[in-house]
Amino acid sequence: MSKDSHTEEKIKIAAKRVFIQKGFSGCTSREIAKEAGTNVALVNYYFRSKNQLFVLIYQSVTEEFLLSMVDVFSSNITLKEKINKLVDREFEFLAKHPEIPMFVINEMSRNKNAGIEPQGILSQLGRSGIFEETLEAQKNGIMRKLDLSSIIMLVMANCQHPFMARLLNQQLNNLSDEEYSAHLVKYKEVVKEMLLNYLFIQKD
Amino acid sequence: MSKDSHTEEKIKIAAKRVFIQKGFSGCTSREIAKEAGTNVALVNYYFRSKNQLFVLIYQSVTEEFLLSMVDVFSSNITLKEKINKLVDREFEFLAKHPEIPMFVINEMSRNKNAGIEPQGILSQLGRSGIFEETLEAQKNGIMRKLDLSSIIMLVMANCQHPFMARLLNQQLNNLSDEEYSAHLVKYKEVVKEMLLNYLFIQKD
DNA sequence: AGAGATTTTAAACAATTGTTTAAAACAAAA
DNA sequence: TTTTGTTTTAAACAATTGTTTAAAATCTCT
Repeated sequence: MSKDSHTEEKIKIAAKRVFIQKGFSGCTSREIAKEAGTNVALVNYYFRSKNQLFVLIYQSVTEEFLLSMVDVFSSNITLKEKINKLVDREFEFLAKHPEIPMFVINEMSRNKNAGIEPQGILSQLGRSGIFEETLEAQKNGIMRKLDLSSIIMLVMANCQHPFMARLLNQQLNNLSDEEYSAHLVKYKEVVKEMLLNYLFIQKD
Repeated sequence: MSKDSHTEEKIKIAAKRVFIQKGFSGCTSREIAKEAGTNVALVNYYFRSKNQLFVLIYQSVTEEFLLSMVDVFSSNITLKEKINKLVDREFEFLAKHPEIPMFVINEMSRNKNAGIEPQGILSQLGRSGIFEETLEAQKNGIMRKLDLSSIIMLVMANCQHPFMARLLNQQLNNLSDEEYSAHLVKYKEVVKEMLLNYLFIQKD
């Protein structure tokens, strides 16, 4: 029992790493097996097929990715602090898992027809009350009148893109890995200042 | 002579479409051949190998992608108008070629070791004088003091991400293709307002 | 220790991959 | 028309793919 779940878990961990880095089409079952320290047959013994293993990984990663945002909305702080915290959380999450947005988006488009969709997030977002809270803040003149989808898109773009386009940005601005990581720390504050300035009405 | 370049061109066009949509690992030589209305042998007859054809496409697409930004900087308008125009151009370009950023970034990371890099862009950016113009505007108190790399990143993130993460955004906000396209038209103005408000000091 | 189940291994499978070959079809020039 | 070079086709190649098989090894439980 300890041995079996050991191997199964090793394969899952290896598959997650390899799938995220190279995508479904960019890797082979044997590569995953080797990364897990086993052979191909065991991959299919535990997960039936490359595709079934992929779906398992994809769903958990997508959920992890989306939930890392949503739970901020449920905390008991002001809307402005929520946006602030959301940016912090996103940068923190993406510093640890920088390839996840590209992975999720790539595989979403590869499976355009098939329906491996995360269902719970939209309803969870609804239940958080963020919708009503935004409308309230806009009615009170605290927040700029903007649909929630635009707000979400602004936050996601400014948080995710620096990690998604890391190589492109490094090349365009001639930055080493270390320089870019250091740059991101300051850049996060830029993003915060810009977003909060724009989204919320300053009263002086 | 008219027949040969006809077939060669058909293959190039098909390859560009297929590579951009599915990536190098996501498609086969035979798929490209079929898309071009020919057979596999002709693909290698004209381009020697799948990889050589890919490099050809990748380089031209990357150049097209990067040059679509740079040339705005050379025009004879104020810096604020340049940013404004840049956002317009980017949204226009990306509306026509929404998959190009993902393609370029994906293949950049797949070829991390190999060096298929666009050289001319950095020097062209230098020659445009945008560097000095930015410093000047910042010295004059017109523009917020921010390194050029952060400015470029802000513009790219807010322009590219809406197209790169289209499927994700649609699902998160429950929008159809048409609704999302319509949303982008208004969203562009949001991006412009936010960027210009943040980057330039308002004097009233 | 031994029966019964589970896990691991090595080998094989058919299908698909990128690439090459050799002959056919075609075009251009004499 | 015949010759020469180019383009196209169909078939084959070896390597790699996802997947399966069947035997070996290991574990579980009495």
